[in-house]
Amino acid sequence: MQQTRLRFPPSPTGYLHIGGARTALYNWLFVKKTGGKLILRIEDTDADRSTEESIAGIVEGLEWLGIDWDEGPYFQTDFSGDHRRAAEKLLEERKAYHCFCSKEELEKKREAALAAKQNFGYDGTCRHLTDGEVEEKQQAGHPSVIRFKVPEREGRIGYDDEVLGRIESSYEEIDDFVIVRSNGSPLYLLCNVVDDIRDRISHVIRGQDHMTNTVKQLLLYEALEASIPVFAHIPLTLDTKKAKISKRSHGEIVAVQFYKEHGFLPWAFNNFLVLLGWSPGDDREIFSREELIEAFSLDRINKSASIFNYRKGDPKFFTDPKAIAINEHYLRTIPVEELAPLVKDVLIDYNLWQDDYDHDRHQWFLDTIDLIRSRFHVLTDFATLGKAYFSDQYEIEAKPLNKNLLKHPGLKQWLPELADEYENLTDFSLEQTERLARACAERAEVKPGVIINGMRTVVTGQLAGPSMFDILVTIGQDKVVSRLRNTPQLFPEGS
RNA sequence: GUCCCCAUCGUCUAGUCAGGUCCAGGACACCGGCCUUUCACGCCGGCAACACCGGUUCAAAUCCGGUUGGGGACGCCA
Repeated sequence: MQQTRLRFPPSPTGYLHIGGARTALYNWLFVKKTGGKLILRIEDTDADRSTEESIAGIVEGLEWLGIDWDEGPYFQTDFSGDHRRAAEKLLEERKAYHCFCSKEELEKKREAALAAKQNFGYDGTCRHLTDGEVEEKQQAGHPSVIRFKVPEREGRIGYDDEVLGRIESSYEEIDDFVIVRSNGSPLYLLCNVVDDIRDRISHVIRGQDHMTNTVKQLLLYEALEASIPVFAHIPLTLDTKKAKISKRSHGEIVAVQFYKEHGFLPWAFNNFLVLLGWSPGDDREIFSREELIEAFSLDRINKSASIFNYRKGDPKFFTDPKAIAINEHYLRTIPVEELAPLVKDVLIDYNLWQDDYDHDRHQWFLDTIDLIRSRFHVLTDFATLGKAYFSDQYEIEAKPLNKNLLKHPGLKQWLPELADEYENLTDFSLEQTERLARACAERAEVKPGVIINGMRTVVTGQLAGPSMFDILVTIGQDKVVSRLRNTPQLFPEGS
C-alpha cells in the first residue's frame, strides 16, 4: 500500500470544538497507525466568516491536544487558481454550465416548495441554455454561477464507506450543485475535491454530516478524472437532547480551549474524545499514546451518534462526568515527574509559582503534588483547593470553619498551645506531631479528631485533605506554628 | 416534502458481519460496605439495557420485513 495521506480541513469560522477535535484525533491516529502524513488545511473560502483569530485558536487547540501535522497549514484560498482551472475545464468539457438564476429567485422557489410540502432542489432552469443564450445573457451583464451538470444516467452511484458500509444514491436525486459563485470564487464541494486530489489524499475521515456531500463529490472526482479516496464517515456527537453540538447553542463548554483553561490534561482529553464513537473491542478504556495508536482502527468506529453528556448547571459535574473521571484517573496515576510541569504552568497562571520548586525544593514539590493529587479533579485544583500548600494567602472555607473550629471554642486556646509545643520540637516528624496532638486532645479532654480537624481547618482552610500529620510535615514547622498561633483571629470578635 | 444514516443500562460502550458459550460483559454516574482523624484514593458488592411488531430457525440482541423514534442532508456555508 502507498503511504497514507490524510487531512484535517477546519473552516476558520469559530473555535475548535470537541467534534472537530475528535475528527482531527481520528485522522491523526490513523496517520500514526499507518505511518502516513497528516495535512492541516484551512478551508477559508468563506471570506465573510473566516477570521485570523479563529485560525490561531484552532492551531492552538490542536497543539494543546498534541495533534501534530506533517504538512501545512495550507490555506485553501492560496489555491484558488487550481479551483478556477478545474471549473474552467468542467465548463469546456460541458460537465458544468452557467446558471443565471438569482439567489432571490431560487430562495423564493425553495420557500414555495417548502410551504407546499414539495420537493425543493434546483429545477435545472439553466441547464439547457444554448451557447447563444448564455452569450446573450453574459453580454447583457447578467451575473452567473457555475453549476455542475449531474450526468443523466439510470441507476445509482455509491461508494464503500469504511464505517457505514455501502452508501448509494440515485443519479436523479442529485441536484445540479453550484461550484463557483457569481463573484468567481469557487465553493467548498469543488475546492475540497480539487485540493484532495492535489494533496494526494488517500483517506477522508470526516463527520457523517458530510455523507450526502460525498455522492456529489464522487461525481466531481469522476469528472476530473481522478481516483476516489477511501471514505470513513464518523458518527456525530450530540447533546443530551440529541441536537448537534455547536458553538452557537452550547458555547464554551464544547470548545477545546475550555478544557485547556479548566485544567484538563491534554492526553486525558484525547482519551475521552476517542471513546466517543470508538472502542477497542476489549475492556480497555485508558490508553497511552502508543497503545491507542496500536489499538485504533477504522472498522471499530461506531455507526451511531454519541452523546456528550453535559448537563447545564449540574452542581457536581461541570462537564461530561466521564471526561472528568478520565482526567482524574490520569491526574492520580501518571508519574509525578510528568505531572509536575503541568502543575507548574497552573501555579504560574495563578501567581503561586516559586522558582525554587524547580531547584532546592524540587523534591518537596513532587512530594506535595503526590500527597494531594488523589482528591483533585483538574489541574487548576492545585491552585485553588491546594493553595495552602503554596501560599499563606489561602481562604478558610465556611463549612470547616463552622463545623470544625467555631463549634469548639476551646481550640482558640488549645491550638496556640500546640503551636508552642511544635515550635520546640527538634524533630518535626509524623510521629512527634501526632504524639503531641493526641496529648493535647487528652489534656483538653476531647477526641483527637477535634484537635486534628481543627488544625486542618486552620492550616489548610479545607474540610478534607490528606492525613493531617503528612500535611504538617509537608507545610513545614515554621508555617504550621504561625498558622496555629493565628487561630484566635478566626473566631468572631469577643467570643 | 425528498433522500440518506442510525437504534443494547441514565451516559460511553462490548456482543451483531460468521445465530446457541448472553435470563447480555465492562466503564462512568448512582447506592451500600470495608479502610480511616476528615475527605478522597483503593478494594468489595448492588441498581440498571437488547425501541416495538411480525417473519426465518430446533435456537434471534444477532438474519429478514415493517412500525416507531432519533439524527443528517437538500445553501452563491464548510
